[in-house]
Amino acid sequence: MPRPTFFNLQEEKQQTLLQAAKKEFTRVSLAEASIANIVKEADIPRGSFYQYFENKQDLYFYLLNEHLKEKREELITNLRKHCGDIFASIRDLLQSLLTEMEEEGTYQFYRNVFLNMDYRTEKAFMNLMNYNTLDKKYDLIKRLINRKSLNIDNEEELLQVVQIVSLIMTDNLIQKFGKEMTNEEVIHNYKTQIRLLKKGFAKE
Amino acid sequence: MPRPTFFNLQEEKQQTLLQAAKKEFTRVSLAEASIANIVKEADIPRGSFYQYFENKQDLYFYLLNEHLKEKREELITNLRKHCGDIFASIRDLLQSLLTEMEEEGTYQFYRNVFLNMDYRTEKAFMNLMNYNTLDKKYDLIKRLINRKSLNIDNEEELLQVVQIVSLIMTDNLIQKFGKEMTNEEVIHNYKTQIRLLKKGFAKE
DNA sequence: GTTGACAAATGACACGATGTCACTTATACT
DNA sequence: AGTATAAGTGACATCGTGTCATTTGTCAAC
Repeated sequence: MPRPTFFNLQEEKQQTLLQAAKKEFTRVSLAEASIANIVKEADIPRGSFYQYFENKQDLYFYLLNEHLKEKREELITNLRKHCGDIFASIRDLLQSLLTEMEEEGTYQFYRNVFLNMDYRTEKAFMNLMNYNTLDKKYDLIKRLINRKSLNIDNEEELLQVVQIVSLIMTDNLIQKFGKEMTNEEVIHNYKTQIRLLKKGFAKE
Repeated sequence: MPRPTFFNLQEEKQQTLLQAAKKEFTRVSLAEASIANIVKEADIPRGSFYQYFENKQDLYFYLLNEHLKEKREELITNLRKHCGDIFASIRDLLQSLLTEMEEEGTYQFYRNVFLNMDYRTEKAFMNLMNYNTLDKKYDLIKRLINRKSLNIDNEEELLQVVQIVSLIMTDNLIQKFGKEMTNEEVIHNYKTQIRLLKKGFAKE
């Protein structure tokens, strides 16, 4: 997380810095990004950067999580709209991400994110399913998902189902960039995979 | 891939270099690893390193793929043993990886691999399912998997099933290191997930 | 055995990146 | 105004990468 100093900055300066960071992380991946470029673009001295953030990673994950906050809200909306249908809700979220990526800059940004997704990044995406407000941790899953239509016997199985569906969404996005697939191909794959998951892999 | 110069080296020198590399990649992740340490440990000049490999990544992925070659053979054995049962075969492979990791050094090496798994690394693991001999590409899946017991209608679905099962194996390993799970917990999760996959997520 | 051409080895170096720190400037409170 | 505390600043120490001019080794042909 950014240091308190960052949040003490006036909103405008914060935004300038975040914009500069996004520009750099759109150009190249986290590993290749350089703080020099970011501070140059934002027109702040190098020393200041370290007043605001611990390091490059700190800024990167803050930026990513801010992005994902919106997606989390969207997922909640989807779950309400689809009466707790987790498959349709995540399908719509995937579709929304894909649409967002039709814009050149956003495409490159996400490309850099997904092709270099380590554990910490994966966790950020998986946490789409968890909703933190204040100190309490509301579990989206338990509150909104319709379990009636799911073939599960207990909480553990519910958690695993959610884990697998999230995993598949994430993997489809990684595949998109890795194999340069069109949005239609991605959605097609997701649908095929979900159909298989629903009907079960074993015959009979 | 290493440059031809590397393969022209006498076997012993190749091994020394690979051992030094493995030591470094066991100490830290690919991103943090330094060529300086590797050449120091292997006692070769820096310039020589670049005669043998394009860069750090080149060496890393060569090393990783050499490791995975053995695992690929093991998977084939498993498929034969389990009469083409993909779920049991991958379960045994996972178990074998977990057992291998009980050794301190191996644990750290894989920890660095899995917690920093980008697209290229994921692909290396997914390619466990593909078998390259000479110029021909044999598809393990099509040759050895028993499709009779699988609830699939065409080639595409078969491919997706394999994709998902591999993905789940890989994710379980990432989770192991991310959440510091015991081998028993990992296997338990895998089994729960496979049980769910087999019976299907949708009720009725 | 000498020569010449080509492959390999070598390490100094240019370049660029990170994180720190001593110092300056701003802010706020008495 | 005076002082304590927070923020701003940029030069610098340190480390890492990849290159390149130069040296060394190999081997076939004469």
